[in-house]
Amino acid sequence: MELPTIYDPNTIEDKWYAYWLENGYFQSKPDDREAYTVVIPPPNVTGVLHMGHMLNNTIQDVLVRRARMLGKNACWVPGTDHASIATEAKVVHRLREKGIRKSDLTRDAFLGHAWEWTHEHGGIILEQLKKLGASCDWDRTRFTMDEAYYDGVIDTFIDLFNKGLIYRDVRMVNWDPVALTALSDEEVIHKEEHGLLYHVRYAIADAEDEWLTIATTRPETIMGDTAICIHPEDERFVHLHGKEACVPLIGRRIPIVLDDYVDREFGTGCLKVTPAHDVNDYDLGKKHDLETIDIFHANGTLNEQGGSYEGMDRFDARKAIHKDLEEAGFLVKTEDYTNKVGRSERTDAVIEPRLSLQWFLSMKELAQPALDHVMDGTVAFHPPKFKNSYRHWMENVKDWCVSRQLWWGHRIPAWFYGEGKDAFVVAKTASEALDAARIKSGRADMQREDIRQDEDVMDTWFSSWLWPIQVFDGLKTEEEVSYYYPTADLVTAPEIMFFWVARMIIAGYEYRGEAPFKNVYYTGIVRDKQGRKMSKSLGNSPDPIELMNQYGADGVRVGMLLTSPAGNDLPFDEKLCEQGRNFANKIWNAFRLTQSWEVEQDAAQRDSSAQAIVWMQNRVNEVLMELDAQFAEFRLSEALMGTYRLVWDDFCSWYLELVKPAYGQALDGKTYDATVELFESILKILHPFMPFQTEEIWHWIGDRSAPADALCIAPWPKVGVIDQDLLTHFETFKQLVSEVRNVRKENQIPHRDALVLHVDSGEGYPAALEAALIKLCNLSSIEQTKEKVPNSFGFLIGRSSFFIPFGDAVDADAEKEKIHKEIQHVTGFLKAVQGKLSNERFVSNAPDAVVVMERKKESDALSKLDVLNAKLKDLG
RNA sequence: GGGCAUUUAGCUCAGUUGGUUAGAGCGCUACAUUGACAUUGUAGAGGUCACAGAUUCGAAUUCUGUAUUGCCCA
Repeated sequence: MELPTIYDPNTIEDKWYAYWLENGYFQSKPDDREAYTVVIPPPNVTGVLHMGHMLNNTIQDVLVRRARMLGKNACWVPGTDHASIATEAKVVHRLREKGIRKSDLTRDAFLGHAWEWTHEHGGIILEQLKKLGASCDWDRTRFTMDEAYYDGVIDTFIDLFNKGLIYRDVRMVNWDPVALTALSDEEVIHKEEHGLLYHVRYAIADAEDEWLTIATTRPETIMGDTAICIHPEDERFVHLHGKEACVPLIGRRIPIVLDDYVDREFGTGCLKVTPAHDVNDYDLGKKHDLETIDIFHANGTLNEQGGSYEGMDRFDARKAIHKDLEEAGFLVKTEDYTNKVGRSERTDAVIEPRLSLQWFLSMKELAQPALDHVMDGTVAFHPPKFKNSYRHWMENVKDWCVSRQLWWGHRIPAWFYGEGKDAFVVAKTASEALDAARIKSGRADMQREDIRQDEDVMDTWFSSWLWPIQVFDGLKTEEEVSYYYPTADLVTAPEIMFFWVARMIIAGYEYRGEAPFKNVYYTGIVRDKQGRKMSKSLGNSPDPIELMNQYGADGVRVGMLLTSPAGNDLPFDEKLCEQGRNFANKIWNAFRLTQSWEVEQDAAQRDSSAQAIVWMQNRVNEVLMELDAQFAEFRLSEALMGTYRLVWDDFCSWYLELVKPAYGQALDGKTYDATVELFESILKILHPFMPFQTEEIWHWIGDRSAPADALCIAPWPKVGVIDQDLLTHFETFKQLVSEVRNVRKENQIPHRDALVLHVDSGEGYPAALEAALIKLCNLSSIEQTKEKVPNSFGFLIGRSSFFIPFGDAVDADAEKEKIHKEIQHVTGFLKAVQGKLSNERFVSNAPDAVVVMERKKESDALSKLDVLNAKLKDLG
């Protein structure tokens, strides 16, 4: 057997993933075991894996693999989201490249193209998840537009409508005048842009040469003005209460209304109100019962309400009106101004707030249980700080606009039979709709062609809010949902806490009567070294697939997890993957070392080996216990770091060095078996983090040819009894070894020259580890002494003194220098302690235990100083 | 503008109810290297815990204010 010195992940990762799939380890069926369910946050069906997915899914895989080893029935459900806007935009773009416009196609023809695109690109991302090792039950893969899923979404809409919670109303949407569709808030990018603030004066009606001046960034909308608003307590404008003003250029009379919404400090303190073209103005309009005048066409040109500007583009109209206002003496001044402008993510067009009829879900009542049960911890947030913003959002929850002017998605099951606002019915099929419409309208002769279905689809989130239920067909059958629901942990980004997490909790209570998951782990945002969010447009995101090719999937997994405490951003650096790869290499070489040993089954075990084994077993137990606590709190990077140090420091640097036979010598069978056993425990602990490599070594280290022997389904190690004293002694032992190494190094005594160590042992001296000490320090003997040994290097650890007699050459000055330095350190320490102890208020107020501790510190330091001073004297 | 966070070593972060002269990983520096591993080993340096007050015998930790950076909402 030839094992390469460098671990090469590429040759083995695909092999093991195929093996896992072939043996169905990731498949889950309901049984007697406790279920551990995770539903994947479904990525966009046509998306490709980016670093955010890499992080998110690595975390899920770690949790799922650990649960599987803990004996739970682990079920990780994968799937994709139809992502209505993003996908439709991509399809429209592709059609345009072929010279086809969406408006030239029928709905069915367009959907044909969309499905074609979905089948072509859909699922790429799922294949990529396999590369990182994701242990999903692939037989359960779901898509939000699958027939059964689609059905459930439609049923939900109808159900909520029948409950009186869905209604139709006018609302201001983010309108993209280029794409001719409404956009959701998250598709609008707000950026600061330079513009002008126009100060325009309006004449007061029925008064002579009396004016008020407003400040606006959008003079082109003055044709839509239907009021002026001032602050009710603004003393500058008391005389205007109850009056009217005239719109410049056209002279139309509008009321002056009072509202404390107005910011008195901003501009002139007077606000023009254009209810049709600004969200805040719209609210003011509703509040004060103002007229709404829409002056734009859908494409952003002015309509017949725009008077002489009719047909002009909104930005041309702005210039024209600027000129006209100036010429007519209405423009007081302009000033440079920077404000936030919303632009469409897709077309970069400036968003126009626009009024339109939309479908809404009434939220207040639905949200209550979802709010209560997060606040009382039924659903636990990790980290809990996110509860604050969750509460804030839920307490002020607004009705949810669930319609989108798109074709790709779940079509709204509403059917119109006339022009009136209420001339519609909600029904699953055309024939049901026709029946209902005949009744509602009283027109028994109504025909199929007299009704037409709403063209719009639902917001994507209106399907994904059912995800934890619908992946188990839970709206229709109890068969699986009653076993797997509620799921255990949800791992997602805080950005979608409102869009998705909150709404899933709402749907969970509405349709299952309980929350969809017990824990929500919020990951951070992956950023580059400069702290910028990774994005395609910036081109600062490495391709996870390439990273995995370079560093191995295990290496990248470790790299990502090393620096990602829950809820904190993750400043990504390729160096981290390098660290992960180096770790994998370290493990590989530890394995190679054990394989290189010649084992003599019946040889006597060295005392040092026996000591090392007991200690290492205790360390493993200690880490296992820590891991339980860390996983319970989702402190994954700490869990990984603890494991990392267990392997690198404890196992490789201390344990293996202690048991390693001298060159050319054999190892006894007892130690070898114990080492293999320890190695196997370590592989189990590592497996959730580094599944591929651990599975590989697991199969080398023992005969695991039967499918039932795979590591990924091996039982998690049980925590044994922990001997705390032993662990403490070993820490002292480590210090001791370190001191001896220092003496060797500072005096250039090579390791091969054996030394004699004299010990004046005190409390805490690790006598039981002497054999280990002899081995690691290459001592010829350890001599007990009660006096200081002349002509020797010395050091103190705890209450024990150690001496190593000089050899031939000694640098007395260097030794003195070292002792001086230590005396300085101890004196400083003593001063601080004595300062406390001489403070009467400390002695009388502090708890006894603390005072006793301080006294002990004092006496330790004093005796240490005695020894050091004596040594100094000794050196002359 | 409102709300919520953040600030500890060069970098990324721990630091549980106040009680060792504040820890880890990476990086850095020096030295080492025929026998697992240079994707390595041994050792070392490095911090006024953002700032200013307050409470306390005692504050990185609690309180107040200021600054900083970031997120969410408007």
